[in-house]
Amino acid sequence: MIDPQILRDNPDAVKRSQIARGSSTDIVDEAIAADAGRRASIGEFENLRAEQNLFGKTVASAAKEQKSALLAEAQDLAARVKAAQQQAQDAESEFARIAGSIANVIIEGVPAGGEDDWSLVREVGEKAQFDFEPRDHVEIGELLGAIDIARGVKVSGSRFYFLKGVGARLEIALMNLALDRALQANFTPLITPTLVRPEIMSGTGFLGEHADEIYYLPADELYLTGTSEVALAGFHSDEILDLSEGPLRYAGWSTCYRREAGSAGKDNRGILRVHQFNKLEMFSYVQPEDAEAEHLRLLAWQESMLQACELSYRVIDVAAGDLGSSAARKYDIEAWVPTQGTYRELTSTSNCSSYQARRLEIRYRTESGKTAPVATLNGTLATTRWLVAILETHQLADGSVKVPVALRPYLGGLEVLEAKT
RNA sequence: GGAGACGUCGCAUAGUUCGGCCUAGUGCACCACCCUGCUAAGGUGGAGAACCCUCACGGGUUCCGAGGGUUCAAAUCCCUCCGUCUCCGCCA
Repeated sequence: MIDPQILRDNPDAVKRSQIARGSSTDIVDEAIAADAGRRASIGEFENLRAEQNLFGKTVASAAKEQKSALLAEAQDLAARVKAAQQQAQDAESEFARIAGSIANVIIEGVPAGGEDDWSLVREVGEKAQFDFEPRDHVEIGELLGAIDIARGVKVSGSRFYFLKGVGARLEIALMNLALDRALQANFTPLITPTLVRPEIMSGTGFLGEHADEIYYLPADELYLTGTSEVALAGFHSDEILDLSEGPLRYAGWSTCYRREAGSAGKDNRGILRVHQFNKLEMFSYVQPEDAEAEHLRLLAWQESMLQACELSYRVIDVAAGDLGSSAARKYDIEAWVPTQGTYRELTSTSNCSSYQARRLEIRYRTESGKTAPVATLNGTLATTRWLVAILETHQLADGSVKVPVALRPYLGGLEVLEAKT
C-alpha cells in the first residue's frame, strides 16, 4: 500500500513513477479524490456517533414518562448513524481498492521502461573459455549422475527432476555455504512454512497480476509459496518491532513452488525453470532511511557468494516496468551460462521500502515514540538454479566438473566431480 | 474425526449470571520524579493501537480473537468463522 501522505503531498512524484512503469496516472487522481471522499464521510459518521453516545446517556438517566419520547428520537438518530457508518465503510474500502492498485513509488535513478530497459551496473569476472565444445548442464548432470530429469517427469510431470548423488550433495553444499555466510553477517536462520494463508499471500503482494503463478489448495484455503519471502514478510506482520539495535535480518531456507503458467515452451530443457526448487533467502526489516544502504549490503553479500562460486556475472538495475508492484528498486545478478552464450538471472534483490510493511502492518517505534511502517528488503543468497552456472562454468573436457574452492569443505574436500564413463 | 473449556489495552487477571454506574478495574513489568548512605522497599504521576479534525495546543471516533446480527444502547445477548488448551479416537 502506498503512503497516503505522499499521495496528498506529492502526487506528481507518484505520477512520474507510474509513467516510468508504463502504468496509468489517472488512478492517482482517482485515489486522491477517493481519499478526500473517505475523510469527509468519516468525519460525518464520527460527529453523528458522538451525538448518539451523548444521547444514550440522556436516555439511560431519563425519567420514565420522558423515555418513550426520547426513544423515538433515538431510533431516528440510530438510523442516521447506521447509514453514515455504511457510507464511511464504503468510502474506506473504495479508497483501499484504488490506492491498492497503485504500485510502489520507484527510487530516483531506476531506469524507465520494460523488461529490456534495464541498466548495467557492472560486469565481473572472465567469461569461461573452453578449448573443447562445452556441454550443457543437462548433459553434464547425466554424465555425473547428478540430475535425473526423465524420472522427474515420470513421477511428477514436466519441469520436475531428481537431484541425485553429487547433484544432491552439491545443492546441499551450496545452501550450507550460503547459510554460513548469512550467519557470519548476523542473519537469524529460519526454516519457513511453505503453505500460507490468503491474507499473508496478498499482504506480500503476490496475489496481484501474477496470481496464476501460484499453487493454491482450495480444500484448505492455503497457498504454496514461490519464495520464503512470503513467510519471512509475514513473520512480523501486525507487530511493532524494536529496530533501535539495528536491522532485523533473517535467512529463510525453504523449498519454493511455482506454476510457471506464463512460460510455456520457455526454458524447457534442464533445471533452469522448474516447478520446485530450494532457496536461501535474505530478508531485512530496517528503518526506512536505512533501506537503500541495506539494499547495497544485500547486493554485496550476493556478489560475494557468486564470487565464491567462481562465476562470471553482471549486475543490472531492473527497469521500472519490470519491478513487482511492491518493489521500489530491484537489482538482479545474472551469471554467464556458457552454452546459452548469455547471462541468466541467479539472484534478485528488492527494496520494498515501506510499501509491503504498510500492507502487513509491520511498524517500529520512532525516536519521538510514534509508530511508523518499517522498510522491508529481500534477496536471494543461493538457489538450485545456481547448479546450472556452476556445472557449465567449471566443466572439464571429459565432462567432469571442478569444484569451486569455497564449496570443497562442504563436499568432504572433493575437488572434482568425476564423470561416470 | 468426536466431546468440552477458553480468547479482555506488554504479561497476569476482574468484569459476561441479569445489556446502561466499563470513558474496561486491579497486580506485575515499564518510564519520569520524590524519598532513603547504595541496593531493595516505599510514595507521586505517566503510560496501548488505528483513524479523523487542527499550523499547533487540543478535541473526536473506533478497537475486549475476527466478521455479522438484535437493541435507543453490546466486553456482556444471538449467529458464523479463526485460534488455543484438555480429554477421547485414528495415524505416523
